[in-house]
Amino acid sequence: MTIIFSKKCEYGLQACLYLAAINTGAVIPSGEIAKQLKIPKEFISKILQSLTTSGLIYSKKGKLGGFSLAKDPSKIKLIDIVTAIDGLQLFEKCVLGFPNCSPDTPCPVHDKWGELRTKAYQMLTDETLDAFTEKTLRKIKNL
Amino acid sequence: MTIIFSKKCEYGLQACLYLAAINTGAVIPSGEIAKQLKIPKEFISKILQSLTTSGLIYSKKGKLGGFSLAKDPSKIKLIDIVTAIDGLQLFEKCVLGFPNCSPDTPCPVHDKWGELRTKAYQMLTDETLDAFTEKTLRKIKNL
DNA sequence: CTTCATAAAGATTATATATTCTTAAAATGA
DNA sequence: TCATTTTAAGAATATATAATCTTTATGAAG
Ligand code: SF4
Ligand code: SF4
Repeated sequence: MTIIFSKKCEYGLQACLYLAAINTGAVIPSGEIAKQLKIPKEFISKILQSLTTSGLIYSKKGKLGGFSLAKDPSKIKLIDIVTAIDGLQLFEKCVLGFPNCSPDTPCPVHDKWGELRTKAYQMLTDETLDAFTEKTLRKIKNL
Repeated sequence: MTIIFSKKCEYGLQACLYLAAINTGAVIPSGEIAKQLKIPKEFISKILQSLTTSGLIYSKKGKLGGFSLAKDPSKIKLIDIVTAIDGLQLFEKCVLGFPNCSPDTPCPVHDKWGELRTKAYQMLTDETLDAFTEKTLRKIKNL
């Protein structure tokens, strides 16, 4: 079940964190990424393709081909990946599903939700991928 | 697109907030609830049926039938409705979609996400439905 | 007892998302 | 040049969620 981000987005984040963590400039074939993250090769391949279009990922076809980050990990934030895959609706829509979100007609949980939303946004914006290396490696090792 | 809660859950929350806000003990036909919230009658009807099974909603068949809260608004929390419809997975699973959530192998955003999750849980647990009356009525009037 | 409005129940359809499959194009190296 | 490995692209399938429809049971009122 989707929690906050779509599966696509979750896997996209995982793959980018992985690529940042191993920290080789080299391209990694989708099969290797899939094996490390224990997810289907075809699926992560498709997701990384779309991130290639967004300019976050570099891909190389053919033998010795694969995927790598298009920029240095210190230049990529989690929010960039979320934006590219799920978009920013999460930070624009009401938790209660009311339409016409505006401070004029606040929904019942407006104040508290607004604050949480801001913090969540910060969480995705504050740090760049290189800050997560250690935890990512430990997490992946224990999958 | 689903944001945090499923559509079912969003509408369930809206309907309960509405029933609490109008604050008549009387049963309200699904058609009236649907009209107020501007959502399909059949859908909200189905959702309220399931909340009836959960014991949050009272329903009465036949002419002059309809739905009402099964308890006093001051006895119902938002989390009760969320639990009944979507369950509590949101507060148990990892934002990044890694399996095996545990403090031993924290995912890269464990600390920050954990804090937000706690606050979100509190937001749904702190107050009872009667606290939202005013804002609910204003919101519904402007739909 | 009959009529009518309603919820209950469950089948059905529609839509979105997730996943897999197939074929083509590219790049490498023999 | 040719065989091989890989991504790209997009079709096809599966699954989950959302929404609607149909039928039945219920209960109130005439
Ligand atoms: S009132 Fe708050 S939670 Fe509701 S729609 Fe507006 S911003 Fe979102
Ligand atoms: S590390 Fe934190 S965010 Fe990740 S699964 Fe565990 S609790 Fe969830």
